[in-house]
Amino acid sequence: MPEGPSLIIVKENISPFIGSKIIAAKGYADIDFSLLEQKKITAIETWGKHLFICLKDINIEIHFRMFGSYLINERKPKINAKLSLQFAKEELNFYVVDVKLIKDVSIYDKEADVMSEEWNAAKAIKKLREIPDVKICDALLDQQIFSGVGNIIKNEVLWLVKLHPETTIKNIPASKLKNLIKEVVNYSYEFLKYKKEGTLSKYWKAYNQKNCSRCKHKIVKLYIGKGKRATYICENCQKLKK
DNA sequence: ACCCATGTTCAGCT
DNA sequence: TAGCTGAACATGGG
Repeated sequence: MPEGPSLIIVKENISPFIGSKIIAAKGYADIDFSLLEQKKITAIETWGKHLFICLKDINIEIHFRMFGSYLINERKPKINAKLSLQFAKEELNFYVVDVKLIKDVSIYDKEADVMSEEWNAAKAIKKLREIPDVKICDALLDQQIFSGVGNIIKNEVLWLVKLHPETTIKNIPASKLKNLIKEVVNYSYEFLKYKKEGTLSKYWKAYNQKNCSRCKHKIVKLYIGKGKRATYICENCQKLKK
């Protein structure tokens, strides 16, 4: 479910609720549900992997983490909703998500969101240059720099630009870094397109793959970087250069 | 049945 | 104190 492009789909799917009034709000989220009741949804927004359901004076922030899901006018038979919004005739249910109420959505910098029209590539490069010793695999997952990028996008983009995940930022030439950032955004939109088609996994070049489609070399799976996340590389195409 | 996963935070340790 | 590790969250697919 996660990664930025998937959140764009969520936003599109629940946008028809803009203008609808919440009649009742319930669930096991640790929030004051009464703050949501009798309020109209004014906007649906996203920031990276975060979803915002905006109301007058208050916003619901939802993060799907690894296993989060949602249903429109349907309920899961076995598990309770963390948050359930009841409208006159419809309902919106969220499962296994983090829910928070926040006053102001603008604390999130849209210029750091790879799926935003306000995405600012120059700003991302500036942030990267400030952390020269950080490995690129970790920087790509840094939500303050690349909000919305997850482990799949990380793996695919590193393969596309033939960069070893453990390359430190200071060892990446300017032109390569620029290209990398371009590919992050480009692949994220490809991800969105494929996800909508239901064909995402068909287009993976590194993530979960056995062989490199460029050179036929074996793809290896490593657990590297700060979070020891699964990282797939072609050792032939993505050699570590100092 | 078992293992793994598109994520993140936090407790507890060195 | 900083940095690392593992747990926790809890579901679903292969």
